[in-house]
Amino acid sequence: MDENIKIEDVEVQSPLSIVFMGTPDFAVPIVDALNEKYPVRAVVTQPDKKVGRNGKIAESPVKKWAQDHTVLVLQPENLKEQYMDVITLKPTMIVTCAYGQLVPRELLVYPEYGCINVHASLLPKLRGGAPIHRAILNGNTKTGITIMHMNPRLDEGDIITQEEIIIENDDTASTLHDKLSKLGSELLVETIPSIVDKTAPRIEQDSNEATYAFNITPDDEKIDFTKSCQTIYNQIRGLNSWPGAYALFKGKRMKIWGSRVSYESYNGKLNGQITKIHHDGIGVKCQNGEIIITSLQPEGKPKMQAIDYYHGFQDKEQLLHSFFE
RNA sequence: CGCGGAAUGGAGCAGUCUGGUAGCUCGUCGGGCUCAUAACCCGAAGGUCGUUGGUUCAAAUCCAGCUUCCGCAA
Repeated sequence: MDENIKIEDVEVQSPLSIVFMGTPDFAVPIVDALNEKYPVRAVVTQPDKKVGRNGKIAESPVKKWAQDHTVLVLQPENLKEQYMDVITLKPTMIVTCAYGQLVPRELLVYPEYGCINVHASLLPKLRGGAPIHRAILNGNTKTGITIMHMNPRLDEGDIITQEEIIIENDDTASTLHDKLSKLGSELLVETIPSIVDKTAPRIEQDSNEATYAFNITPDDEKIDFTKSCQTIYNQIRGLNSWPGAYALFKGKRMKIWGSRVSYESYNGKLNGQITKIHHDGIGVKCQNGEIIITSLQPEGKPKMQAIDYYHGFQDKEQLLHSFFE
């Protein structure tokens, strides 16, 4: 028994030559956990791009991780045309997680143990680029991690294993992101042995059940106060800490970072109008109650408590008649 | 050189245009009222106004440089 395990361990580890493909923060704990047990030969990540105010160049979090661990970094502009560099490494397994480019067919068929993807939803639900945000925006109460084989179509490959996680009512995209990232790294490491010894299941996705998690667009960020307070609450936490929900206030953009709901009705008020100042925030009328903004950020200012914003206001009487739109 | 906003006691702001040693809403500390308070009343502490230099009798305020923070765009 013991001997068998030892033999398997040797066989599990030695033939694996893993190339990891990923880009954002979400992928860092994944590649890190993977690398602990199964050394990663190289990472493939999105090219450095200009970002921020002064055209500064930003390196992807996965690239930074790789540099810290002296792992080879590849940054093809277009993987579809530049996949030969990966083939040269003779990977026996490719693991991807939020890489940002489709993996071409030529690579999908190359590794002996296949191309494995870690996706932050319970596929076939929430296929696409923003599964964490969309899960909260949709008001879902559970989501999870899927480990899957890849095929040429995005997030449509056969499922190997899944694990559920509860979305708490006070989870934000940020907290859920961290939970899923951790869960994903654990599940991946647990699953790899069964992939290597070819006992891993392949469960075809039921495309009739599929839903899609499209990337967040500016339209998703603007708050509509004719909607229900629960919807707005989900929007605010679902876009925290990136990119943030916003409303227009006095003609300027006001990011809303934190809120709570209240079902108190204010009959004389219109949607978007300030209802009252609470001890912890500013109430705003919406469809079926009020959304109490607890944390916000005016243009050009740092994030602050809504109540502090109120304290700094000169004409507090006039504020009570103001609108968010 | 992508566009723009900002730096003033612990927090959020006003004052800057029209130079004359700083004010508001809170918080903190002390005292009072109250069964009680995220309520009210009285009092106190706390700031070399981001930094460097310039103009001036005098600079938070005008001029120049620097640093840091942030919104948009990509």
